[in-house]
Amino acid sequence: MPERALPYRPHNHDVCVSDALAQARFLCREQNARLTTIRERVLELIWQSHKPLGAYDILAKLSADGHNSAPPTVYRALDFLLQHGLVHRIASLNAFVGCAHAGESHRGTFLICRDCGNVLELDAPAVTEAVESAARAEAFHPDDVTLEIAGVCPRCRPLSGASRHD
Amino acid sequence: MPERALPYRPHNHDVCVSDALAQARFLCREQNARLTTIRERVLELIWQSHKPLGAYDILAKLSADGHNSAPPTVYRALDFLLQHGLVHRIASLNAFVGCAHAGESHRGTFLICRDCGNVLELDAPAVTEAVESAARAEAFHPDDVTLEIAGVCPRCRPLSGASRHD
DNA sequence: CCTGCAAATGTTATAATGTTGCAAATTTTG
DNA sequence: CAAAATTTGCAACATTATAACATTTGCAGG
Repeated sequence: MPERALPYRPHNHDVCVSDALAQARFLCREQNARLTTIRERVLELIWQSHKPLGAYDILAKLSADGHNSAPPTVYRALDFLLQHGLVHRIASLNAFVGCAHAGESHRGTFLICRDCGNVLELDAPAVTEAVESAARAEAFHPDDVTLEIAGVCPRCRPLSGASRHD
Repeated sequence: MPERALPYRPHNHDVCVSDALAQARFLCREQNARLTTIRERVLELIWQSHKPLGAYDILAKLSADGHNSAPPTVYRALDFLLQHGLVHRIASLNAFVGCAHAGESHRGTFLICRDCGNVLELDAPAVTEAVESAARAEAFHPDDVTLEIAGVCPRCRPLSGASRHD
């Protein structure tokens, strides 16, 4: 498993995209899931940055491709990608980001920068453990955890509102 | 500070409502905030159960009161109640619940039962600590944490889908 | 009291997000 | 190849949320 770049550190982002697509193709083949043209294109669009993309943003980009689409096209592709753990939905933003840990079973924990908009998906076993332990203490059986931390990322912190880092 | 009932245990729910309203009146007086008729009514409607209520559900109930309202009325009341820490928004449901810890500064952690729909607001310092520590490890400065745990509550667990507990 | 300001509410319209249902096309399977 | 299943196209619609501007209400100072 290769090292992942931090979204808010400079990095060659093309590598993120090509890694994500390669990984997606691999996982879909493995699971006999059909990563069709549209689905792959939606995944690629989502990975074009580390900023969550709204369904209608994706729709607009598909249309810009010359592709003839309507909301259900996008939502269906997103459902597929969500089901196969290739993207995550950010409930607090009604938007979608590429999954940084596709193939590993995990619960997403997201750091969302208010300033630059980038999202970092954490792998935080201590948090997961604390959450599960708290649920257990109430005899509650969790299926699905939404954990989204909005704030300011280290790159935006010192300047805090002075400028925007895309 | 009185003990709070667990939403999914039988309890005299009128006490929840009257406690919440009394607490709200107290806090608003203290902060020179105007808990107007509409705002108080919206808070009361939200507290009518431990199930999150959508903005348009609230709107419908206001209309049923004979009250003549439109979406902005509800959203403005909700903004007020959110700002004063009297309700929480559940992002994963686009809905609102009464705050079980009004007046205490806290980050809401919610256990949401898929079956009965009730929501329990946890006070889970260990979780909060783990979340902050994980953010710190990334030099991230959190302002706002969305933590919503969907699953099955103890009352619905053993029967799991057999029946619904309202 | 009343006047004038600020806060709250009313009203209309519209934006943004997400879903349903059915038909056509494509892919898989026997 | 033909039948079945999956995917996509398409039109309409449902739900959630906000913008802009007019009107009313509550309240402080003259």
